[in-house]
Amino acid sequence: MAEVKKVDRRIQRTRALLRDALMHLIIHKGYDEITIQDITDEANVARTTFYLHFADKDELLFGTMRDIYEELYLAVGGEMPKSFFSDDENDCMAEDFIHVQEYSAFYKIMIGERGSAAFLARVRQYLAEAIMGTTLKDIIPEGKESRIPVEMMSYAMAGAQIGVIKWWLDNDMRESPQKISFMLEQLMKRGLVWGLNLDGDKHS
Amino acid sequence: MAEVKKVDRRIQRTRALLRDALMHLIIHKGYDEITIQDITDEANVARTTFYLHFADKDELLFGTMRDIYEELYLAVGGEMPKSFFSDDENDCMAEDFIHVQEYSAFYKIMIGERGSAAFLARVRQYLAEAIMGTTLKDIIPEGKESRIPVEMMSYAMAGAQIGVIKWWLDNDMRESPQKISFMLEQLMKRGLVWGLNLDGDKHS
DNA sequence: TATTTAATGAACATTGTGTTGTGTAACTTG
DNA sequence: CAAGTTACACAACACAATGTTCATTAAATA
Repeated sequence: MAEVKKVDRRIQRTRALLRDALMHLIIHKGYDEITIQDITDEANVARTTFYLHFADKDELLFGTMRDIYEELYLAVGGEMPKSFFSDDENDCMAEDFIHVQEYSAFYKIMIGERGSAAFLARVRQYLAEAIMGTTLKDIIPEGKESRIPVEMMSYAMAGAQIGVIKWWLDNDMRESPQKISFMLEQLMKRGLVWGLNLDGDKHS
Repeated sequence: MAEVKKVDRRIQRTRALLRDALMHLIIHKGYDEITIQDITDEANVARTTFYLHFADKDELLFGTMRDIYEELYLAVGGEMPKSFFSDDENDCMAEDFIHVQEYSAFYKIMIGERGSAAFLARVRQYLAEAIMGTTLKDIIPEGKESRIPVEMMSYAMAGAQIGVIKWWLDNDMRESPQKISFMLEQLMKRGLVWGLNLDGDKHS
């Protein structure tokens, strides 16, 4: 079933140009500084054309996000969970860091002072939900009560991941994606083992 | 030595009005939407007056931050560390959450989609440095090599704290500042014990 | 090829920015 | 309290960016 592809070529082309222009400008000017004029100049389309496709800058950004994360989602093979309590080598969190590495210049700006609050908030929520809906769901103990709300831990882990990504990028990604993801995973694991009460009451 | 207080009353008054107006508007419109006009209208001063004190909106925000954190710093009694590996009751991380609670409406916006990337980036860095410079400095093991770079852990912990704050605020602060800070502290502790190699190689 | 439709470019009203200058009111200092 | 200083108000301005309209041109589709 070959997807009905009735999207006009001109539309695809224009949108791609706008996306690329946005990515380029974010890296060079920071998100806030960018004007619609800048984007259309960089993309080499008329300014009015922009409004045929997007209401504002944020809408273009979120469209771009969607494209990027579809790409990431496919890279993970449609599966997000795995790993964590399996000593699997090719764990999926490494995929996250490989993805970040690929778009490092973009993320370096977007997570920093010149980024977008809306973007970061969405990434945080996306990560928290991914952690909660997949990683955690499979390892919640049966009989035992969780010491800490699962949702709270998800947000803590999501925030930790963002913090580590920021640090990693600011240090020019000296560690490999595999190593950095392993370290983060271990940090999280220790917290989770306790939070989910998996260690059999060894500590108070 | 009574601080030479030669700051014109009118200046203090105007700046306070602008600060209050900003805080109020952030809560009601989100940071991005606010214009200088909005601020001066709300503060009931002339628009030109704004530029006598600040170059732009961000400068006012950062000035406001400085005031707020001076207040917080004093609340902690000039000391940031303590706690963590002491089972002290009135630990200092609880002070953070009490502070967040006091300004909850403000933080709820500023950490979310309608907040400011610059603000959040600074808070993250501030937290990371506080954790690294005080909390961690005292508990780094002597002979042992840290399993994970201390800086990286600081950023992970700072991110985790921000994530938890976000979750806590979105859930209308159902837990007390003491309880939430205790839970976060325990989560962090487990990760740190392992990361700093304090547990004597119990796990790989 | 005929038809549809996306993109262009010019024009326009609107809003926000940042600066300048003059007069007034309030504050500080002696 | 009086004299001098200076922060503020107000009006005016040039500039930049937004978001919309409309007729024209060019390109894609069927």
